[in-house]
Amino acid sequence: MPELPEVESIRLYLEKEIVGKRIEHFKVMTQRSFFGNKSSIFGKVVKSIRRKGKVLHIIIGEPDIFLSIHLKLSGQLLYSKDKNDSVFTNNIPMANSNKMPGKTTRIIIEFDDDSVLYFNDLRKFGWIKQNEFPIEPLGVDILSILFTKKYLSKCFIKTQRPIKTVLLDQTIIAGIGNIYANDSLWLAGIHPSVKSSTLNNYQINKLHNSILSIINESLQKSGSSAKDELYVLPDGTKGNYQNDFKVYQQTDKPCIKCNSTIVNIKISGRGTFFCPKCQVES
DNA sequence: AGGTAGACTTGGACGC
DNA sequence: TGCGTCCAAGTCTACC
Repeated sequence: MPELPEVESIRLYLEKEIVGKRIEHFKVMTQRSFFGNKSSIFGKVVKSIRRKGKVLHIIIGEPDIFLSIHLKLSGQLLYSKDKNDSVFTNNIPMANSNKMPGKTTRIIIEFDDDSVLYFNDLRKFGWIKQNEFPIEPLGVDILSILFTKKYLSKCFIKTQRPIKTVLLDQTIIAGIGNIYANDSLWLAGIHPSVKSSTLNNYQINKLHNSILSIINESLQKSGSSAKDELYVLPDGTKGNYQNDFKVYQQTDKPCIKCNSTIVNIKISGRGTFFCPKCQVES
């Protein structure tokens, strides 16, 4: 499930491959996956690739047009140098094949050098939105200089919701999903059910450091591609952070810090994993 | 108005 | 085997 490290890994890849290329065709295979006006896309040159939170922006111009992309649960962006022979070294998850386009291909963007970008999305929750401004979450991006301890402190005091739920709120912090919310809280030694407003300064500092540490660790490993997840880089290869999950999907396994058994509960309807010894609710 | 439950979608895992 | 039911995810909408 693409969160900040996965989307940023895709951004870094695409930045090297498609900036400067002209869009020749923009094919929408599944109508519900696209919002906006196709006609303003043809013939435009890719100027830059940006990201905020889990949303990726392909900026084309002139004047600036934003193709904002949200992969939601099952989106994939796959890049091939040859639109007529798009073969990948790995089998693409859920496509049951290493050739594109596939049955989950929703949108195809073809460039002037015959290279191509496929937007795949099994569950059709994801989208590409064309607009004159970026469609993106309100919250502060974790890799932004605005993501400070002070900012967290200001946000956390305002709400009685469980801290885990607040971490997932994209209007506050942009980029954290279920994997990194769970693992960050584990590293900070904070119980996911703790009410946000009750965290003390020491805990907020620790959580701030933990979020940055976990996000950067995953980014270095090009994100995570767990067994039941569809995330791959644009060349079809997997990320590596799934081999280093701290508590996420580690139910009944020993905590790597204290050997206690990792527990799985639900908070606000979402699967939540934690170590009952390292993360005490007090 | 703050907070939460439900809807959306799909394949896989599970129980009978 | 084969059916039905439940589950996971992120975000938006609806409602208390």
